[in-house]
Amino acid sequence: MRHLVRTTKALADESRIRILGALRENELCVCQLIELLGLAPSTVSKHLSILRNARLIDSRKQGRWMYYRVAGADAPEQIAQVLRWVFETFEKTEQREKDDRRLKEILSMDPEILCSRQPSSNSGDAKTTQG
Amino acid sequence: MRHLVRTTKALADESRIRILGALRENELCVCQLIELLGLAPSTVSKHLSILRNARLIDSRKQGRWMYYRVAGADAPEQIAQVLRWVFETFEKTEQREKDDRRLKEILSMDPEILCSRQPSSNSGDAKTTQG
DNA sequence: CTAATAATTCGTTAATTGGCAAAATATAGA
DNA sequence: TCTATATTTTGCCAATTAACGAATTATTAG
Repeated sequence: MRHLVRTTKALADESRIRILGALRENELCVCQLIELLGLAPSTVSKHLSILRNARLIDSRKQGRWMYYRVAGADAPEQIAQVLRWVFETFEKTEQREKDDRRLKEILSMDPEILCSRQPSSNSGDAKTTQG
Repeated sequence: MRHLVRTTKALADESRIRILGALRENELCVCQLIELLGLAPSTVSKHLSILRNARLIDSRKQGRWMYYRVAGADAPEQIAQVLRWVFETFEKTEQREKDDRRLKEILSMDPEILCSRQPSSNSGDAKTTQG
């Protein structure tokens, strides 16, 4: 029961639904999600920890960046099932269209430029989800 | 999006999950749910209105009693899908076993006796959900 | 009509939650 | 080591929410 309620509470917030929608087809780093949602880094981080606690997303650390993705094949069927529902339902919303367009822009930028306009000494590596 | 969030918020509460679980196989009146949950009538009524606003349950008035049931065949597939998930997930919890046992007791009482220990002038009519 | 009663609405309170900024943590690069 | 920076944690405030009791509404019985 605790698990079930943790899951439903994690889903009971618009920003978190949008995060799941954005992660559906892309592994994203926190700064990309910050850009998409227009929220403070600490706020986005909190949302991500709630989603991760509910086992709805997984994370992977690479250097200074933290990459998040939707829970994969290792996730229990219970989680996979509710994720399918979320995706199918969110799919039909206007918000998802907006987020999709914005996400395309965000993905077309180099993450390094997006995150902090770092002087980009050599941008030839660590490409993530582009092309 | 508003619909989606209204649905997830409605599901983000233990009492409301338990109500859905109880209604899964029985149409119940408010006083039966009050007895099951051990909450104040006003609290249970509020939970029911939240579930109904989210279209997860339907209601039917019969005399002084209000009967609630899970949204049926007329419900959009989106609702049916998330209800299936809730039922399958709640099914496996201990809470559901407890509620199931308690519900059996509650259903074995006359609703009239349950609701207010009415002196039962003639209890020979208005039987509802009793074999 | 009047009394009784099932349920809902209203008003209040305590707990939870979402938001931000600032501090802390962890990593990369000089 | 020291600086820069991506993320998380902490502390605080405002908004939301779950809970209750009291008042209200709707219905039945007399």
